[in-house]
Amino acid sequence: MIVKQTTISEVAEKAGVSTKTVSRVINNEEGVRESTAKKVKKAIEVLNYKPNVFAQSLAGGRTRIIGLIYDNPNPVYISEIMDGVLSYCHKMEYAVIIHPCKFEKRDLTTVMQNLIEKTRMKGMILTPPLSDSKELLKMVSKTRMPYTLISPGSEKIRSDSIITNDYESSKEMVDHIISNGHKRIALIKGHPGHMALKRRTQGYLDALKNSKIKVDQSLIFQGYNSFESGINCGKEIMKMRKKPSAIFAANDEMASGVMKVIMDSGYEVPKDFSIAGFDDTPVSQMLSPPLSTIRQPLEKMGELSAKKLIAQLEGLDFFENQKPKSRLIIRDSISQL
Amino acid sequence: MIVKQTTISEVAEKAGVSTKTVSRVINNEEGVRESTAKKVKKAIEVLNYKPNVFAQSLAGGRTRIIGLIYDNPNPVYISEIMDGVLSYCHKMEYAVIIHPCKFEKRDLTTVMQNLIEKTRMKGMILTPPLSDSKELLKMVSKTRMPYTLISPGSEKIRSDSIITNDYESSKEMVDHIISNGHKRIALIKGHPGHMALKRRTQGYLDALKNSKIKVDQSLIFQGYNSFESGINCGKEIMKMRKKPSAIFAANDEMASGVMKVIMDSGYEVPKDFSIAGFDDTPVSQMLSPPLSTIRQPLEKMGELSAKKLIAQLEGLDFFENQKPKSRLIIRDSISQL
DNA sequence: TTAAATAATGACAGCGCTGTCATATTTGTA
DNA sequence: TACAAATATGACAGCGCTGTCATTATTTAA
Repeated sequence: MIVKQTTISEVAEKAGVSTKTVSRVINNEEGVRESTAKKVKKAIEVLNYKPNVFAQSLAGGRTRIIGLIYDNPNPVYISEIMDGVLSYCHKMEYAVIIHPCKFEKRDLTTVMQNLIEKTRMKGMILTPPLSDSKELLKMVSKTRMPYTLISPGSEKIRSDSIITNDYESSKEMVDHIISNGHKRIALIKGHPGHMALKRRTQGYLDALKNSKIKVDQSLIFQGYNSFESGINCGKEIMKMRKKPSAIFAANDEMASGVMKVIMDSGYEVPKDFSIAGFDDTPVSQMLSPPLSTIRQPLEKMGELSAKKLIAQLEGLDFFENQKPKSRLIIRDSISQL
Repeated sequence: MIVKQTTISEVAEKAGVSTKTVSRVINNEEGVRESTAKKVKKAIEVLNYKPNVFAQSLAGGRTRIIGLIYDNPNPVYISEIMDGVLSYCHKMEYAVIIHPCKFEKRDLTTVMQNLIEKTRMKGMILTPPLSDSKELLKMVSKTRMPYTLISPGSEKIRSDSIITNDYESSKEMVDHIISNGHKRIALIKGHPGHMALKRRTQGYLDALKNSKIKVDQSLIFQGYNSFESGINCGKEIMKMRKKPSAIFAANDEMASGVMKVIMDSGYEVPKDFSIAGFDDTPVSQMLSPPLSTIRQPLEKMGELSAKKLIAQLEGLDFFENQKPKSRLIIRDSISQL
């Protein structure tokens, strides 16, 4: 910007008060007479004054900056979370430092520490699988910086984490499959490093149990969240003599992989195999047949994570004790047996 | 952060020089003796000193902040662009304000102006279709703030915009389809507001022309970039008496839509219809059959846009005069006729 | 009506850095 | 060796704001 920006003292002069009083009005401090505040607000409006955040930070030590840290799992996932975080932070006038990073990296902790020190961020939102990195959490805790965790492994509802009903909705999906007459239901598990996905496994297990279906370990496959790993699991399934009639994958990518193998093997979905995924990524509706899946309220979760974090930062105690709810999206990939 | 950060004067004291000299070293200003610089660097290292960006901005007036503004077209698209922008900016120690917004919004210009003033960003990267918003560009130009445009409508290679060979690769794709014996090739055009997609149309047109195939207007359909619009175009195609044998869509979403309709109508791809898309979004490889498409070097483009912008900001003149190249990804959706 | 208590406002230093310009140091030249 | 020119360094103000604490205006109580 070449244009000079108006400063607090110009506002003060215009309003006929001291800069400190203007400062009070800006920051909603109490102890300003209504009439004075009105004068000041008027002057701010007329002069189109915008506080200089750098000066504010420098003088007050309070910087309105938080970080959103992710380990690029799925662009769609992050993008929705980000939308929620950004819109809330924008409203609250917080700046967000977006930082993709590599989970496996050895020096992740050091890199993050540097980032924190350099940017002077005051809080941090961690997405999975970062939200389960013991090492990272330890380091962040040590700085005493507040953070919120999105979908950490732990089931507990805590003020510093956002979890959804992954467990319940997985169970619901498997129940749905069972109610369609399926008994041999395979599971493609998620990446073992992603704790949150374990809840989906548990949902599968408990649904079977409730319906008195014995868990058959040969029907449980280890996937790694990717399309390719879905393909590999699909191939294994195709090799079985006694194949399942339905397959529940812990995410849509893996479900797509399985589906591809099935179709390439000359079978039909859902005639020969029923399939369900998780996440409702755009691909799930583009497939033929479109995939039954589960939609998480990602944007909401992003918003909530920012809300909790900012509440901590401002010393408010905001404790939303209900989980944002995922919901089943039933499309055409599950047949009545 | 609770921890106190080291300041420039502590470094100065440790190194036995003035703060100004430390400042000189930090900013790579000339006129510092090698030996002095070494002492200072040592002290910085030992004390793990990180300059306070707020103080720097306030004192120097130079803020290292740029904005990445987008109108959420496709999460995957943005996410790759963002990766490129962020990694380069991180390296150059620039902060990036990510700002999604709505293209159609009436007050877009005002909102952006406020954003600029509030954040004090010094430059801006605009993605399509924002990069073609006359209104917005006019406002930005008026502030004299440098910007770079990703895939604007204009073909010209300019120092402030990044374009790829959309035209050439579309042509190449259509050539490829033609070389497989197809003569009746339909086109699903992109959203009319997205100028860059017009180049794809032109590629189609010229490929036909070169091969002496007469352009049949009834084979050209207006899509709107979405899966749904692909479905609509697909339905129209299915209604034709004299159907095309191949369909080229200006993006993968629309191609998927068309493909779905084809398969739902009982036809097979590529046996009955060949299809090609554009963008190589994840969905394209998950489809059965996987889609032949075109991959743009999005991350590279993001990086380049940041590079050009920062070059402008620092008064360097960086002029990359070659376009980052897209390339054909040939999978199984096109048959030999 | 007046003093004490309370509320509203202001003066001023200082946050950590960089710009300007003065001063010290080194180098080159005769 | 002396002195000008060139180079390196430092002193200090000030960027725009907020914290602290002093001062002034208003309300309350006696």
